[in-house]
Amino acid sequence: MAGSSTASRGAATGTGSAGTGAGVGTATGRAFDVLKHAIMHAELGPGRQYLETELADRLGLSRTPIREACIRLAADGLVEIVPRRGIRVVAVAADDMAQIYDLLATVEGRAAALLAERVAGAATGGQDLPPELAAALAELDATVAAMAEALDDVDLDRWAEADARFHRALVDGAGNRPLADTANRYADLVHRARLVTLRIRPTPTDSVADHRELVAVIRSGDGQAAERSHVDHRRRAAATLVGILAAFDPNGL
Amino acid sequence: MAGSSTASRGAATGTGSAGTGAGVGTATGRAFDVLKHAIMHAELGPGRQYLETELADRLGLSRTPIREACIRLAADGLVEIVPRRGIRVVAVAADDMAQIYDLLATVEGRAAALLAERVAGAATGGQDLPPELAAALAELDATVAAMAEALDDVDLDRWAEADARFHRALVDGAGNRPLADTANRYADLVHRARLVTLRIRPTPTDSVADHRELVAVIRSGDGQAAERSHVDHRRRAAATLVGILAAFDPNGL
DNA sequence: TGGTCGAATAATGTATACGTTAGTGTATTG
DNA sequence: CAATACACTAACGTATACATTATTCGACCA
Repeated sequence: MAGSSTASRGAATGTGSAGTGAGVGTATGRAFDVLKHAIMHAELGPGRQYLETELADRLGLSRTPIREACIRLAADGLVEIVPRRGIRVVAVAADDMAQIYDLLATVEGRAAALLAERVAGAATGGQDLPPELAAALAELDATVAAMAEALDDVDLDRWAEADARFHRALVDGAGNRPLADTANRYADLVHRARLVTLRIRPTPTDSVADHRELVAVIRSGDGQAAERSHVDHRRRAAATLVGILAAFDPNGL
Repeated sequence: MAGSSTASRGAATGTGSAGTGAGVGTATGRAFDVLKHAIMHAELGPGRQYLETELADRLGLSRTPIREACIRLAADGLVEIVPRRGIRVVAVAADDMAQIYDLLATVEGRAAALLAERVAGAATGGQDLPPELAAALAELDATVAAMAEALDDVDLDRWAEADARFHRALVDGAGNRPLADTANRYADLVHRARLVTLRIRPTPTDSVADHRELVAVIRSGDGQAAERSHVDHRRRAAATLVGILAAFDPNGL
């Protein structure tokens, strides 16, 4: 998602959607970060419910910052606030993840197209790309390299991190903030799902090739091709992932 | 956007994204609705800033529900909370609207494809469509008819309302909640922008034909065609709209 | 005369207190 | 024995009080 802490930043604020962003000094911000982290690492079980007082005690805060943090978490779709039953950590079913994957494929596909078009547009004019664009492409290269390296080391966590960075670089590079916000909003849920799929289908070996190819197509400036390429890959991968998730936990993640 | 009131519902809650939804009984919910309405109707000027106390006094409430409502408004991107300066109503520049239009074209295009595929899938199996699908198609028909009728009466407001209903029916009918939430999240900003464009380019006469055609293609079950059709129309319309917006207010809406 | 340091001010962030209400458990009755 | 009604508990929603801190205004110094 977008905002990070200060109980301030809206979905469309900030560079895109930092993980820990600014405003860390405030209790609401800390509560948000801590709770989110806990949800991500399944320290707060999916489907479980926690009373405001309970969370407040656990974090050593009063209910106020807890409430505010939870409103933001709810806006990000991570929890649901049920008036008398407490804060419920949303359980994401395999079906939900399938829908999210579909949306992300679409959105990221458009991002790829936009990025490619920006590259093409810049290439037409002068010789050298604007620094912003060059940086985006460099980041894509770097993350692909990191993914390959992590796979060599059989370090799945590092691979996952690099993959996440790749996708963020992609959507941030498109130059469309709402689009980036949308993609990043669901990145957390995807990350949580990856915790499961990662261990079961260990080596997404061809994904490196896919990513590398996408970067090449983007560089070529062919927006349509970039979009097709990415959407195809993502949808294919999604089918596999959803299958794994459904098998792993029919109840929801 | 999604949520509606209770200070509870997250982005992914509720039927899709009601305007006034449930939980109206709570002060936070009322504050949210009132403030949102005020923002939409430009009673709270874009770019203007309002202190929490100010808004609290204006609504006859304490700061608490105001804060909570504002956090939700911020999550929806309608306001920005600046620590010492107050609640700033976001000013949407023409560029921003261009980006939003682009995102919406993409997302709604996918929705059209999904809906068409659902129709195709249902047609293959039995004879009659599932009631949910039939209702969605009926709603699309109804809204197109309403648009045409409103245009005949030269009632722009009614046309705008019907158009909004059409797009909601479209994304809600795709059967992908995150996708619908994403589209609906930006519907408000689009609506606000329409207030401007509507008066300047009075009769979007061919838009009715566009919409009607889209529904026909969806009925035919051709997902790819539906997506192409919708994306084309939206992107074309977006160019016009953005031009108008830029001319109307270079500072932002 | 301009700039910087400092103190007053005011708005926020957080805690807490209070009223309302929903949920629960028990007792009573059919 | 089951169902319903009532009372009790406790969690939430809201208001308010307090502490913290940024901002602003003014005075003093260079």
